[in-house]
Amino acid sequence: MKEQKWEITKIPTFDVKNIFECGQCFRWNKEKEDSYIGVFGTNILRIRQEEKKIYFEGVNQQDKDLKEICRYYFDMERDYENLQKKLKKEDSILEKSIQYGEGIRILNQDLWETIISFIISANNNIPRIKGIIERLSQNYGTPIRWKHTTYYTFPSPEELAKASIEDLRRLGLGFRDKRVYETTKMIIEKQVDLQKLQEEKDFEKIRNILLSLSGVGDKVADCILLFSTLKRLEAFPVDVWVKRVMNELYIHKENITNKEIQEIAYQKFGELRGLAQQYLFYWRREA
DNA sequence: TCCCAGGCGGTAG
DNA sequence: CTACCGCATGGG
Repeated sequence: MKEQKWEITKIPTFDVKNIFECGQCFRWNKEKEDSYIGVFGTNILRIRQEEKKIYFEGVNQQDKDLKEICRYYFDMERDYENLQKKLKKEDSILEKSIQYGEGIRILNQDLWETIISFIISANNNIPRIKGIIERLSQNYGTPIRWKHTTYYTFPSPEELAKASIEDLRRLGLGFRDKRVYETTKMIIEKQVDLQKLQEEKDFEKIRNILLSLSGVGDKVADCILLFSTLKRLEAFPVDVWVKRVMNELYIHKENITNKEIQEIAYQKFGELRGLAQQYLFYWRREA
């Protein structure tokens, strides 16, 4: 157990609130004003943002360099300022949503955790999704004590495999219980090998493998591609909110198919459409 | 009481 | 290929 503390001077493309509130993650919670705490991997991290400084403080369960882990997790190598410029240039309608979501960074979240989390997200709302994932972690994850509080890691495939369908139902997963159970089994038995999936380059190939998992359809597959370490900014998840905002801004029709939305997203936003999607989703849902 | 939520799987046409 | 339906649960 290694504790670390550091700070960075605020950069224009890092906003703590927008990163954690834009709907890409489920295990970060507001602690106080401008302070968030979360669990990812075997790390506990607290982040506080003041005027010109961002303070990091946390522990890693193994003896790894938390600062280095965060560099990757927060996608710090990517130049978001430049990406924003490109998006604005391609389409000016996006501008206000980019301004609203200023400082969003797309996290590199654990692939396994992202798969299960977004299977749970199906026909569900964000507060309830967070509650379910928290209960899964408390019941099947590993406890970590830090500063007089116990936190729980997201369960590994082996840990989660201990849960029966009935156990999952009792934790409130509803009809998603069977899907989580089956997908866990498929991953443990390596019908889908996450290690190999991570190394695969071909977008459609990765996507088709994800689609073979129980509970993973088009939308969930795109969320996994975008929000996990697979990190494909060309994945464009279409949920009810994105459908709504795309129709209002670009289409103006009674019945739009997801296919049409995908086509227009490609035309308007190109290879960065996944990032555009996140600004639009956040803006439409909150503002 | 009804509607909705970061949809999916199954079935029918 | 597209169109619809059932599915658990909690909040507004």
